[in-house]
Amino acid sequence: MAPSKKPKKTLTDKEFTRISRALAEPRRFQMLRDISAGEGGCCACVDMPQRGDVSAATLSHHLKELETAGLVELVREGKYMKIVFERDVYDAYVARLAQL
Amino acid sequence: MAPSKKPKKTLTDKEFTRISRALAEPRRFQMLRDISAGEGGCCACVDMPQRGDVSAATLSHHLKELETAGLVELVREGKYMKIVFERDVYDAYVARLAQL
DNA sequence: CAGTCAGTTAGACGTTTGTCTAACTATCGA
DNA sequence: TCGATAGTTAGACAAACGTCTAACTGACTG
Repeated sequence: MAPSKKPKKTLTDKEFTRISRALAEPRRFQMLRDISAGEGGCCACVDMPQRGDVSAATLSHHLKELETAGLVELVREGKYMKIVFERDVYDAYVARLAQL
Repeated sequence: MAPSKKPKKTLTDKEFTRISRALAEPRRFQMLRDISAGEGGCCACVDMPQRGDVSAATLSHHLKELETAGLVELVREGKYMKIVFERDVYDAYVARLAQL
């Protein structure tokens, strides 16, 4: 079968809450915005526009938070980190919000 | 001029963040869900399904948080409180999320 | 008016969260 | 192999948050 797409139609309540919390931090939302803007996967904490504002540790922490929420996938790529936006998860979240 | 509708197309960053935070608390989101379900304006802290779970004070606090975020309007109606869901604000929020 | 019922305010308390520094791991290039 | 660069982990700390109880305000009702 085609391995192309995970449907991920529905989020559990726990996932939903995690995403809400992840998005509730302005810096994190901004990061996600930047990530989603970079087409095939944005690269590296250090290259993120926010850098300079916060320490690498903080950035790393936020990134992990986004990952835990499932909004992002972090892929080690040699020395750097590839950050992949999980649009299906995000869309599922927005869709659920829109239901209300 | 017609006083019927506030357009409220755009949210400031501050408003956006406030709403995100308001929604990030599961109890609060559930409250909003209940409120939006009750057609012409849900009535009273005490009548909310959540009652029993949390104290009146906590409920009041959450309600005010929703109000501060602009998601809800609280109208004193004699002894009771009418809670009006501000759908235009909510929709503006979701729309902004969807833009990403 | 006195009592009751709906909701708010104030203050306290423990938990979670965002941030930092410092020390660590891992990868690449000279 | 050594040093630099990218990122993580651990631990500390202050600020924000959710919750409670207790005391208050305000409105209806006997």
